[in-house]
Amino acid sequence: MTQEDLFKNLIAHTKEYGFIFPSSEVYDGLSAVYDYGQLGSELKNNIKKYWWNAMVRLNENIVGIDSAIFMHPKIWEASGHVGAFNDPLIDNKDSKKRYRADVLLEDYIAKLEEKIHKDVEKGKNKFGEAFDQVQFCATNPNVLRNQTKIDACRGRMVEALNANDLAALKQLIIDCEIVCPISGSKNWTDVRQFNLMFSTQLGSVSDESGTIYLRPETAQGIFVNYLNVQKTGRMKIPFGIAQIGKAFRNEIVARQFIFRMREFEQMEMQFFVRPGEELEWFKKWRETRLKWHKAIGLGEENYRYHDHDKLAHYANAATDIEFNFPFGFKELEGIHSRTNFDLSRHQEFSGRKLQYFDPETNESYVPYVVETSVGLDRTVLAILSGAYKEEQLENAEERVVMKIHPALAPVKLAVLPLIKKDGLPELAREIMKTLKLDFNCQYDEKDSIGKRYRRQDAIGTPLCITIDHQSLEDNCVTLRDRDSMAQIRIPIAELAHKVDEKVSMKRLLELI
RNA sequence: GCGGAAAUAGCUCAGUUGGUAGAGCAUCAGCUUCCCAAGCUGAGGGUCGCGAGUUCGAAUCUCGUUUUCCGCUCCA
Repeated sequence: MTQEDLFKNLIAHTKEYGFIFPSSEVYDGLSAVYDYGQLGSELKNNIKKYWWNAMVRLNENIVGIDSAIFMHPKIWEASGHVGAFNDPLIDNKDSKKRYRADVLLEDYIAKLEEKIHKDVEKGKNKFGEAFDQVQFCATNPNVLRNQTKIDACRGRMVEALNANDLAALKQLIIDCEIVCPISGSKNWTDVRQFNLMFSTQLGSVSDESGTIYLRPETAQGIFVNYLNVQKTGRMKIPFGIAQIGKAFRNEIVARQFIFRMREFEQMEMQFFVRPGEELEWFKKWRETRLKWHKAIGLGEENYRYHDHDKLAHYANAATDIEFNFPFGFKELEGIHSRTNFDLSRHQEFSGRKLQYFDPETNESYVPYVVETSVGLDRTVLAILSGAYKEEQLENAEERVVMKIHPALAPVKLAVLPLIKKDGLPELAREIMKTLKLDFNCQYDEKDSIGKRYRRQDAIGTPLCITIDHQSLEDNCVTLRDRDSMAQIRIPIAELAHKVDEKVSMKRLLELI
């Protein structure tokens, strides 16, 4: 079976058993938006708990917050999102290629500059020692013409970009007679604006001043609370602030199931350090975070680092942790050394001092930041795709089993009376009653026992206990393991302990 | 956003030149069943993605539209 088929089967499986549904399905769905069903939300909650415990509970110097999705609009100016994510785009109708309008114009200017440069070189060769570049540029007609074009183009472009005048940008592209590098044609669409941020109105009256954005990342909620947390939590550098929450990006194309959604959830931690020590901490978190992923048990070979060569405007080091999804290795988590960019910018834009007085060095400084940012939905997808197995059994039968780590599995155990009479259901209910306080249990008495085992395999339940006639006499039940399908007989009194041993989150946390 | 393909029951699909919407599995109820699904009986569930048009009559033909998948494109 190809990876593609397997992925299709997985998507169908997650829908069929209640992990993930397309959003608003009765209204034909909503593009690139998905809902978590009864099992998906359990799984997601378990992942959150695993992350939160690993970050906040295991580290004395990391605390968690939960900031609002709505934030002051100036935050997105300070962070660079308003400037950097308003790209004017234009399509060539013949080649079907899309370009950034400003990049097309910059390329055009670069070409003209190249021409001037060539003319200057020619001049140098011609006049030798007597060559005066300033004089040459001021008199040579070719150079003058090109320079005039450059100045005009640049002037109009800056004006149009500042005024957000898309029609003027298009007119400029037409006037400059820019052709598509692929098709060579001038057959352009209108320039359109793609803003990656969703906006809405604060207050019931809509006017320009009330426009606010749904946050495109959770990080800024941490940065603007840096001072609050540091002061009230008496935090000493180095320390971290963690947060799990939703973020929103109006992607042009969002696809590949829950890999790229317009509404998604991040698990982020910003770690504040002394300037100059950031790369050391970057290295440390890079390793720690990979361990966290590998502990989930989807196979170490399915993870790899991808170090960035091209860095974002705020970073001085960046790595992705990639996972081998059914559609190839793709980013699961980003670890970025963000320098003091964010806090400095907020200091500048807010006029508040966002510094730390370091009692060890007697210095005040804006802390440097190392960020770890995992996609929660991507982690769900990694687990679902990594755990989904279509197994061939010895008796030539097939079973679909989700080998989700027991600590993360949505349902921890199923309680199954072998048959639904002779007092077996009653005893099963009694056992269920005590266990459901500690574990997410499912009770099932419908169909043959084998069928019920397969049903539990299909949703990744690590343990099943079966109550038979003998149980009524010796107070023992059968404990059946999902992965090995092996069965052992144990006293009812030992059940809670035995199950806890298997499904406890401790087993995961100890590996980090 | 562009190009290609698809959409019929929860799932997988059938449905003849246009003539009353079907199967298997799943679900539910009852029976059966002493440890790895698909034994018996019965039941529920579909305005065939949605909207127009052609026609006496449309799941079927035409147009539009939505969603999904694949390939481009985009992705601090």
